[in-house]
Amino acid sequence: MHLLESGEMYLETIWVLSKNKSKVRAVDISEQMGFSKPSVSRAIGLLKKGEYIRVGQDGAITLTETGKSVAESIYERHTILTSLLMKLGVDEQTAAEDACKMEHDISDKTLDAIKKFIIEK
Amino acid sequence: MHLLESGEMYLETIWVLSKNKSKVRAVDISEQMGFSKPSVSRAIGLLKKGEYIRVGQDGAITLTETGKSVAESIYERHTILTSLLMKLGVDEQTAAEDACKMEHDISDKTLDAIKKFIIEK
DNA sequence: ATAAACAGTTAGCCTATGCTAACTCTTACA
DNA sequence: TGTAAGAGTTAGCATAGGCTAACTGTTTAT
Repeated sequence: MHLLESGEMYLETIWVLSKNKSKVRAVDISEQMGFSKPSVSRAIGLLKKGEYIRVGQDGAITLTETGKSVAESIYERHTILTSLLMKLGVDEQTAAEDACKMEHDISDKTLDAIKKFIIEK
Repeated sequence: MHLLESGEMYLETIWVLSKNKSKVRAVDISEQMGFSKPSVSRAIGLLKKGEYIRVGQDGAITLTETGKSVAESIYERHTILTSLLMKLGVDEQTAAEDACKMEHDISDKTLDAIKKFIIEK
């Protein structure tokens, strides 16, 4: 199962939520992302089928190893891109918003180059 | 009519093609973008309805002022982003590929910040 | 214990945007 | 002049991913 941008966003959201919550449920994702419950329900079903997440009988959503690695990778891109933009003088909010879109687009090569730039400077 | 990423790509392609060709036709766009003729035909129809382009009786496609300004703006983003990535050490091909996706995502604020960085350095 | 609130799912709609098949229309040429 | 190539359009399919309405099932609280 190939992950598209929306799948990546769901995984990243689960990852971020699970840092602050002991239990992540579909409704939490729904509130966080601003999507309807049915939209989230379907997405959850697909991510489960793709073995990116597991859903407990109590509705607790947890990332599998694969899911976690995707989520961490996207989240890393997010923070690296936000740092880059802020280093270039963009305000934090705009940097985060733009990073949120760009994080799905950049290649590993570009990510590495940005990492080096941020460390060096 | 609100333009999405695909509309922006069509306009940018028309803009780039019209630099090298006296006449841009649907089939040229089709070849350039690798999309089928019907896909291009529909896109052209939508861009025409939105008054981003005009289509002559001979099939010649030209950008309206609005269309040109969108196309130039996207193309500028493309070149600025490519420059940025190459400055960070990314190879030209990868830089261009990544820029092609990012160009639709960045805010004006971010674009300005990148421009300044490129000029200064 | 029953009613309300909460969580999740199902069914089905909509838009965007790719596709193929098959059609029309024009132009070129043997 | 008739056939073929080239360009464009129409019809209709598929997928992705939003949505609402309405259902089910579980908790909570009076």
